Amino acid sequence: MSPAKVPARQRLLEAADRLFYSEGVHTVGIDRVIEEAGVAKGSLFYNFSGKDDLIAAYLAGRDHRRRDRIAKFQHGLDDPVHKLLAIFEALGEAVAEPGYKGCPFANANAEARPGSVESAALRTFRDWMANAMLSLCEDAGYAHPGDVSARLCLLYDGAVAGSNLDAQPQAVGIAKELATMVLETAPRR
Amino acid sequence: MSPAKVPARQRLLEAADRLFYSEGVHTVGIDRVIEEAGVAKGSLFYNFSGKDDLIAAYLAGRDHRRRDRIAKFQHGLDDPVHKLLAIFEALGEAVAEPGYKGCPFANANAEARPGSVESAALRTFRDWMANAMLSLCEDAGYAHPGDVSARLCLLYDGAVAGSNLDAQPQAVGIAKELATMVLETAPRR
DNA sequence: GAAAATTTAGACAGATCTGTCTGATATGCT
DNA sequence: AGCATATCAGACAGATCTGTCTAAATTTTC
Repeated sequence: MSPAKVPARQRLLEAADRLFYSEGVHTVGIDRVIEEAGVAKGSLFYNFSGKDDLIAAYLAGRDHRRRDRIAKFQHGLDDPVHKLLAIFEALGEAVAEPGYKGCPFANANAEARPGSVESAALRTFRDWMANAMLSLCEDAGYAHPGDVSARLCLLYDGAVAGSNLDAQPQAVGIAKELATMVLETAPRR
Repeated sequence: MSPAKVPARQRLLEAADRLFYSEGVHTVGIDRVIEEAGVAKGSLFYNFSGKDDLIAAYLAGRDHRRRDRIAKFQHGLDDPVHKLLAIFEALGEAVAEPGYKGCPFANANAEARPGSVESAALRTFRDWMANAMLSLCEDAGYAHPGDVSARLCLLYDGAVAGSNLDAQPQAVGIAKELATMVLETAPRR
């Protein structure tokens, strides 16, 4: 029967995702990861070039899943304003998951050396998000799309921080409400 | 003559402040701190019980200076609404300093174990800030002071994140502008 | 079924980090 | 002067962490 044997690489990624996100990429050593994954140490270095590579893969997975989640909430919507608000709804789903600990990229970057894989992953995600918001604001026909998207980004970040640092359950709702106000009052071309 | 010999404890705190803030409390070892401070290793353990104690002292200093800075910007103001906005002006001064890297408490906490000195310091500061904003909102006579202060806190956090993660120089200005809007439109008792 | 790819268990090297200890020396107080 | 306090320089112990290596077993692929 053998219950569908999961490859070592996947088990490592799942364990790394749990441990790195909940306790930090620095505080968790590879010994804990391989123990949680139930995998031999050699398999880690067979599948990844080292711990940095595993960290990069963990962050890439987070990046991918976050984009997927946002796409899911935007699916079927036409109005760019609705698509912008859907980003906040996606965040609402994320912070409601048990063990939410804030932005994995910001957390990993908080104690990372410049030029590390952590800071590269942070840049990738932040730039993608800023760009996504900006082009939706352009599509919506705002007179100053950069100003509007900067406000939305600030509200998004504030909601992440409040949900994480204060376990404030209303934070996302507040951010979405303020975002709605911004989107309704900003001048259009 | 001897140029006013600075005690080892103070030099250690100054070096720890620079290194811990710019590179992280985990990534910087005590050897780097004592080297930067120009102090013998024994002096560190003579003045502090261990690295955790040094970290706690570093965070306590940051806490103290932040409260001082806010008090400085609030000095002479009577109107609680002006005092609330002064918090954002204080943040504007902080993010303009070279080497700004975001909230030292959030950064240190990002990779800290629960129950650590880092998370205790984070809680102390967050609770103080939330309380300060709340009581000012009460003084201002808002019908729902908790709602108003939650919005201001979110804007504050968003400005910190944008200034740090994106080096967005306008973030604090945007937050203050949105805070003004919140304070002007919120219903008063 | 043979060859290639993957996984295992664990010992080991090498680096790093916190903290201790010793013994000499500086400084400050009275 | 004398005594407690503070500092210095550096060796050392003990823990931890990343990464390597070996040799065998298992799984996949063709």
